[in-house]
Amino acid sequence: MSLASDQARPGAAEKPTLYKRIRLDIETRILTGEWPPGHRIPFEHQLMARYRCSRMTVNKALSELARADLIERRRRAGSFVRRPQHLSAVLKISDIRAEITALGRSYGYQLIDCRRRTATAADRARLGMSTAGKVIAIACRHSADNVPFAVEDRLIDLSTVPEAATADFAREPPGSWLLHHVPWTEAEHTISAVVADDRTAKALDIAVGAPCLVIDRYTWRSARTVTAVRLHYPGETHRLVARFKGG
Amino acid sequence: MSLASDQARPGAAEKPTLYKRIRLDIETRILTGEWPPGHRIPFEHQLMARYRCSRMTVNKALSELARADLIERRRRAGSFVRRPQHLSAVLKISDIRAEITALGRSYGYQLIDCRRRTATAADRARLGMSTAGKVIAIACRHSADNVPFAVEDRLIDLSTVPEAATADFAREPPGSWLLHHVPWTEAEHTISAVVADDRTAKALDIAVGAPCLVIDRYTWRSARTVTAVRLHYPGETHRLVARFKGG
DNA sequence: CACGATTATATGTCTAGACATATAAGTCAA
DNA sequence: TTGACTTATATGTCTAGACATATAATCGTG
Repeated sequence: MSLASDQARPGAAEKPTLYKRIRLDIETRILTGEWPPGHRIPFEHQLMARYRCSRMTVNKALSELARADLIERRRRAGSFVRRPQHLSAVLKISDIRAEITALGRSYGYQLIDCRRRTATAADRARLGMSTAGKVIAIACRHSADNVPFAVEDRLIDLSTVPEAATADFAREPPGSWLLHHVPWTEAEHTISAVVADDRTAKALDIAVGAPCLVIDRYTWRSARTVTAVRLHYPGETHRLVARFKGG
Repeated sequence: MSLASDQARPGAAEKPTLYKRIRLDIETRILTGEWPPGHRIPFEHQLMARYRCSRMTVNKALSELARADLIERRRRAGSFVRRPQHLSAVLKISDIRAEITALGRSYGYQLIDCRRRTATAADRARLGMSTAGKVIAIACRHSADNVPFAVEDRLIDLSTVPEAATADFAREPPGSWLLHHVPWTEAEHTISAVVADDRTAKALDIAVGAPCLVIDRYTWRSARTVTAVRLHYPGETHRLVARFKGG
């Protein structure tokens, strides 16, 4: 949840509602260090008096701050500024097509290979399938302004996503198709670095031995694996950026 | 904000409060796909009737779902399930010492170089300093079970953090010191991949040309840069893992 | 002094109302 | 048909109460 981002336009200067003002006041005091970690925030009834409002209004402001982990609330004891959180960033790993077009570059897509098959032992291991079943294996490439941007190596579990059998992955990238057709409940990313092997180097048009950023993503839908994908990015030109706020 | 994580222990089976039950009910329907993106959620007064409670209770549940971007609320129109978000992960990039000890490995730290100097042009560019000033430049290494884990190359702006002048970075890693002494309000991470140069290879005890994961982190405190740090991890052994839930 | 029982209190949740406000939908005139 | 005006309605915020509950602080006892 991103706090302090309710105001759409800074110039508007419209009066925020009272509970938002209370929340922002407290948030500001915490972020500037005026109220350091451990500091006890005024009790609800004190804030009621200060802002001349009912307890529910104060409570709403404090509840949201607590939900954002900026403060900790303890019955009978009061509300306290939390210690600075573990650095944690909201790393936005968007759909690649969206990412490229958002950069104002032209998106290109080439399907390298797409085959439907009964899951091999390796496929089953990768997808965590307990039983036999069909999968789709896809290799494809994304490019921005006709420059290779990433190569993708994906497996889709058809027993979880039978609709994928009818999708045309020559036209639409599998990531985009899945994003729009399959609700997902959980995912895991693993980011690592490797040097390009022969096949990857050729697909990305870089030298063998050049660094690559690798993202492995597994996506589940209520305990069933939807898809496993590995993306190679040319490491010297691509960057993952995570911007965030913290306490 | 992570939803659906209020229950501490599944075995406890204590009755959740009503608004949490409402929130969970709706969240479940969305995540299972029973209510697909675009679906209109029952109006507040309908939910009032279904759960036999007041509007404020329903409103609290829906407000939290809206704040978590699972639903979108529009006056007069109702509340709607939002399209699956762009994948976005909470990437926890902890303090390295905490990270290593959390893995149950022994943490080691070696200060390679630490010097205080008037900011050079390069320093000023890296920290975004507009005026002259003093900085601390630190090079150090973190290890886990006596195996090199990461090398760190850091710059601290002393005009933003004068207290850092008195810290003993031979004893305490600068990341840990800063985390505990300086409140920060914003940061930016950039993740990329490179191949190890001579100096990095030596420090990490890997081969020149081996892949490295690089994390650049800039930390600000209300528009003033606190510190800029670059971390090199051996790319084939280190992994950044981001696990998350989505809609 | 140590430890258990009691009490006071701040938060957690909830109610049954209220008015404000944005806007979808309907109405009517050009 | 189109545009401007009106209206109905769902959400947004707020109030002044209520009881529940966890727990810090106090008190009493051995």
